[in-house]
Amino acid sequence: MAPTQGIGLAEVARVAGVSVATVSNALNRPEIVAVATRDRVFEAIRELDFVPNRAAATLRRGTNHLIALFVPEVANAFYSEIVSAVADEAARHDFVIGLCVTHDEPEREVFFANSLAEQRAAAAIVVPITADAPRLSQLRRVGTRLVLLDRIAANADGCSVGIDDVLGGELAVRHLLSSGAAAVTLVNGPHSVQQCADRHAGALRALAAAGLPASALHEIVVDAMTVDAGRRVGRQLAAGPNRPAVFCVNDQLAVGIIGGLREHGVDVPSQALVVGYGDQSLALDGPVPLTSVAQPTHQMGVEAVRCALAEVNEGAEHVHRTVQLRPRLVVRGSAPAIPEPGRGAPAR
Amino acid sequence: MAPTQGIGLAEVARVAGVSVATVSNALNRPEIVAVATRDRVFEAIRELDFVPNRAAATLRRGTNHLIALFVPEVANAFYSEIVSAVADEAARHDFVIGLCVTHDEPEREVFFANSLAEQRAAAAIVVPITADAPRLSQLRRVGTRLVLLDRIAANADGCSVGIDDVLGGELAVRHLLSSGAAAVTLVNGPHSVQQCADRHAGALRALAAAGLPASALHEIVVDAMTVDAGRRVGRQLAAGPNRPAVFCVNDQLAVGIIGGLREHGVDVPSQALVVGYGDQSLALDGPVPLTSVAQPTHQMGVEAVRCALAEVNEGAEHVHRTVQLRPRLVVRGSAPAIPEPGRGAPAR
DNA sequence: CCTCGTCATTGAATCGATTCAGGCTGACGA
DNA sequence: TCGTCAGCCTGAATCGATTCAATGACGAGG
Repeated sequence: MAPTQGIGLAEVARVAGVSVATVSNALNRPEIVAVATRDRVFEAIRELDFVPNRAAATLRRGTNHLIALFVPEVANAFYSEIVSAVADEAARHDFVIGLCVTHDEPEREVFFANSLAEQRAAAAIVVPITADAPRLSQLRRVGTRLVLLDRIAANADGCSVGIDDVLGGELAVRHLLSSGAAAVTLVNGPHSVQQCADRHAGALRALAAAGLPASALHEIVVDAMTVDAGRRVGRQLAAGPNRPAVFCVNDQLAVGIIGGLREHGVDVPSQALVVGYGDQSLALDGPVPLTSVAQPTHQMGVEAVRCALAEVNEGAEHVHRTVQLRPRLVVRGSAPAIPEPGRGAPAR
Repeated sequence: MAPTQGIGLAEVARVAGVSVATVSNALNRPEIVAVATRDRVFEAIRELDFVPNRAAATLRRGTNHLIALFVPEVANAFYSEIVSAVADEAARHDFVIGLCVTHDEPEREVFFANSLAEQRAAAAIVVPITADAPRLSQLRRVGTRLVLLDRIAANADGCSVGIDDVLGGELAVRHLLSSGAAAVTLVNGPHSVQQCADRHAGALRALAAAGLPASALHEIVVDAMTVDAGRRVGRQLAAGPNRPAVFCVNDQLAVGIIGGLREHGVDVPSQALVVGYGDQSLALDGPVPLTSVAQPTHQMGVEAVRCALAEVNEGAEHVHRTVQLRPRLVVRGSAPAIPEPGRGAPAR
């Protein structure tokens, strides 16, 4: 133990024949150190296998090279893609990321806020449980900058990055309409979930733009947004009016619906159109590849880190921004681009 | 800024009318502080909204309340379940987790090893790129304890937690045999992947136990272990001998294979049996629920944290252990428990 | 030859919690 | 009354990197 204990700047300085201040400078502001000296220092560092102690730097500077990341879940494609992107982008800038999985439980949010405040995290990228995130005050107190993700509110004291879900809903429904549908069925979750409400709003906007009344949207609200729930809705739709055009608030539901329809001999896309949301991998796994609204999760993560670093680096003159990313429709077999030959012309 | 700067033990001590040493003791060894004093201290802490500075403690103690977690990917059900479990268990013990996504790239492993060594992580839970993980030496140097996950080697200097993949393979094939199959098709990835080799070995063991020759195992090695690759194999199998019994090395392949078989009118389970591996959510998403080998990912994560904490707390007298977790067969429609009525008696 | 400016380097204070060797107090037994 | 002891508390050193004012060296310009 003892031998490896305590190799600090001091030891490096001794070996390189310079002062600790110079070693520190060589590490942090190489440009102000003479080349020869710098080389000698790095030589010594290598020779001693010196690993700087970030705790000392954090203590002195008051801020750690650490970004907290708060997400409700990890075992969920949407969030895990974000986590992945954030992790990569943070690493590119030499920041460690401290992962906080809140399970949407406020106590956990508070708990992690505390832990990461103790660590003096430089910034926190947060998918907040409630929009204003009052539980993060501990972080604010120690100077941690906040970036809100996905669930955007009027975030007076920080940047935020989100996705335009209204646009996503609009894209989906616009596509269905342009494929000849005269009415659309929206299979949605509860409107208390912002995303669900937004996508519904987008659907209405698309109808309005096409000159159709709001009554052309039939909304079915399910409690669980799973494949199985989708399957049940699919069976139900199979018994309903002909040639439904269905927009599902996520891919699970969409895949289930296609399954339910097929069970009853309703083919997709020739006898029904289905559009999902999320463009998750299961969109490609079913018998019919799913047309779906892709969310720029990777871009979100990257953008969030950029904001966080901007907050950290620019200091007082930093101007907060709100980044709104645009989803994109990925057209596949379940609702192809060109109206099916067998399908009639747009009704009316 | 200035007002919130610098609320340390000293300030708390002043307000509570005690020394900093006492405040520190109240926080870390409450039992040695008189109750009245302790109350006064906590009162002051609350009043001042004091957030201890973990950097100072880390500096002094030489170790941080931080566990590094190295995984190859996050956007992958197997790993994200582990990450989730580790994150939860670590939080229960008041440790922050530092997430390192290596993408199986050695440079990243080295890079993160460095970053987390600088942070003086107390322990690292690592899914190593190569078994012996020589790239983690920086961590060892600063006293970070290592726990190897999933890819176990003779890990002389640490605990390890893994899954018995041989048993997993055996369970799957034993099930197929007990359902009347006289031969089994294994759809596998390259044997250079340890898991693939192990599951193959398990398959052979099951055959041997049933008194069947190794030639009763037909192995098909695919390069990509995706749903799509599975679909291709399924089509191929549909053209082959009757009533195949297929064991797939993951659920993606299994789902694809069922799809491919059905395209050609081969029904599952009446005309073919399929067992997957991993028991991921997509096992339930297809038209036929998948029989699959479930991996105790959650337990793995929990166990890994327990090992890590044991390493950290027990110090010198700690005895390393190797935990081998047992997978479990989850029987569903694609290979049901009772031989299908339509199926013949076990051949020979 | 002197002065001044530039560039490289250094000494020493500082960040805040931990820790340990004492110091003080009051109770109790002798 | 005094000694002893347990229980509680404190002073001060310590961890290692950062930072800034200050020093020194050296060359150019006068």
